[in-house]
Amino acid sequence: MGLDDRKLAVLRAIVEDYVATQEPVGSKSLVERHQLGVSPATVRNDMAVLEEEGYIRQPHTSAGRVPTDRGYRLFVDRLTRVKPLSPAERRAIERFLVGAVDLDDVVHRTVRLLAQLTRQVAVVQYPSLARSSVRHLELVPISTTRLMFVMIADTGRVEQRLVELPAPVPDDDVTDLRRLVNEKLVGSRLSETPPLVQALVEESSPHLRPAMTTLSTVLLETLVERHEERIALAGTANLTRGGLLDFQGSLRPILEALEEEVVMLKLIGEAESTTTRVLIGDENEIDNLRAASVVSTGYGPGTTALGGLGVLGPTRMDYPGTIATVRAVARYVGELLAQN
Amino acid sequence: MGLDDRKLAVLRAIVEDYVATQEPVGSKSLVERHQLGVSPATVRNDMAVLEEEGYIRQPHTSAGRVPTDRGYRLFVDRLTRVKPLSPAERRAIERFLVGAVDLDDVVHRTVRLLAQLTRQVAVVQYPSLARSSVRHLELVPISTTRLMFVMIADTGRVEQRLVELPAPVPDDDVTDLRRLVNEKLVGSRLSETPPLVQALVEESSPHLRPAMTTLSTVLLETLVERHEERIALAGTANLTRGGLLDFQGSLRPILEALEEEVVMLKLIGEAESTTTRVLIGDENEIDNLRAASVVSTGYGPGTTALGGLGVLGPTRMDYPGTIATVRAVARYVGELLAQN
DNA sequence: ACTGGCACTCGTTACAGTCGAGTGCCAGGC
DNA sequence: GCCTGGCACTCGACTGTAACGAGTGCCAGT
Repeated sequence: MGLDDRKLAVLRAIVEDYVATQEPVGSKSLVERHQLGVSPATVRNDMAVLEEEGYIRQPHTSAGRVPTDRGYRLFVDRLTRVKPLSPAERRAIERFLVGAVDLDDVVHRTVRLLAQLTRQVAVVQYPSLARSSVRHLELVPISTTRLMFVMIADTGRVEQRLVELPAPVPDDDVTDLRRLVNEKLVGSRLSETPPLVQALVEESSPHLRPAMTTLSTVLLETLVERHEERIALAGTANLTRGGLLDFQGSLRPILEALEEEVVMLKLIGEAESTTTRVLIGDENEIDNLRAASVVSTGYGPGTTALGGLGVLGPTRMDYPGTIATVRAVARYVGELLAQN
Repeated sequence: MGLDDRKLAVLRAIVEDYVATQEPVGSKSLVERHQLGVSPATVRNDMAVLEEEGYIRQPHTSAGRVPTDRGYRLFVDRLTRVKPLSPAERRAIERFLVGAVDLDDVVHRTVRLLAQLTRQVAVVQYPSLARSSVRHLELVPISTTRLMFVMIADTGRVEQRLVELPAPVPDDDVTDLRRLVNEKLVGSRLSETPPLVQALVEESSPHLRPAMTTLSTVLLETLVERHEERIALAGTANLTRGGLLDFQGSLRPILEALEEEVVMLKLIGEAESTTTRVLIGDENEIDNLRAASVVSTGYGPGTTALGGLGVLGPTRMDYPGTIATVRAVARYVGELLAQN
């Protein structure tokens, strides 16, 4: 357990070198590149201890050391020095995000920006519907038995759904339905709507009842239960950087996981606040991602998160830089959305 | 030049075997697996001719033959026997597509289905806006100087955009704007709207003029010029099948191309009718995709295409099967959309 | 507690040799 | 004239051996 300062410094040096060179690092090259003030032999002793404690390991007997997931964890928790963004990066962020015309645009620009800056796969969740409130509901008759139902949320999200009515409904009734629904629901958070919707059905006059019942079912189904959450992806090509050494040779499991919206949401969308989370290799609950690390955070106005965003890359990743970038981008996006 | 029937049969056999085994095929194994009725030596002579004509090649001197892009082309053009879908596949298609609740749902299900059936990367274009007509336009006031503008097309597509007004506009005026815009534009094809929009501005009463001008700009910008077209992707994990032999070792260029919507649209979205197109390796204009083949087709009611869909895979691909699947899926989707 | 020295490990590289799938060509047969 | 069996040849894949060297663990000395 006794990890004195020098041993920690050695671990840090190993992580930094390995991340930079992608090659197991030996005692000699370590003392050459870092001013540790001791000889290789001493470093070797420290390494032996670090290995015993499970922070580093040797790929083969006669090779240098490589950090383990546990080693990265210690590095991230205790050895990371904050790395401020370069002015160039700040400028890139601003330039990239100004001029976004709507939510879709903001999300797409953000995810591309994040992928570009971190050179990793970026994931951005659309502002969570559950945490949005209703700004307006619109019902557009498509035919006498079909309605297009459109909801606009205060976060700028627009969701629509086709509603198949049980019986023809005249236009006047649609107007009534629209008024009723808006009166009752506008302003309320989507997570709080179910009882309100229930009340709507019960209070509606008999001739509107069947239509309202169908409408409410669809409403609850679409907006509250089902694919209420959406995400955007970018930078999958970055997975191929660093040859095939990262991700133990196969991109397949990673690509599979990336295609599962549910999985990705679980990964980056759980944050309730704007705290940054780092999941390293094994710590990940998703089997397919055991060889990857994820840096994620919530974004939103202030410290309440509207949604999550983050990046996914090899465990061998520049954690300080990535963390800084993810945070900065999240802050900018939060501000941008607050303006709407 | 002189390619008699047997030589063609040899080429077909080579393509089929190579696609199945992913290994260069030699004369001996060829006569074993196919009833060609001649000896290996004869086949070798035919092969020499085929190679001279550029239809096949040898990876190394002492290896079997592999089809060239040109060979695949000949195979697709003249040697493909129609491969009917298996009942299981038909069932899969139907089961997968019933129960789709709206356009988004249809597109997502389709793209996943296509990826699953062909075991390749699938791309589906949303019904082209240019070929849709306006069903309804909605203006929702967000603040006095901001409108959310929502367009519903007859294909089920819903597009929205935030409009920043030059000066505050009272609710009554918004109602007027909504009525005017709908009166003029509903029913017309989006590709034909520019002059109509122009007329709208010119005919509108003075106090509505500034708002209408802004609105029209945004309208034209969003719906006609810019990212009017959208696509959905699925099955990128399938790129990793067949080891790293396909795509000459690196997925990077492929993944990069897949992320560029513009590129993908060019690839599958150009079809005006429901003809099937096959692009093999080199024939592809996009450099990044020189090692890939694309099978695409238009889909829509009848033979007019609303949009395109297709799959992308290695040149070493089961063309007959893929073509059959792509066509079948396109037909089903076309029918499904026609019902709406 | 650190250091220099030393023997040891083991993956990498180079080289030689064998094996065998596959070829091209040629002489002979239907 | 076209097809076939036979044969010599090519060349990548695989195997075994040897030299190399980066890196280690350990120990005696300061």
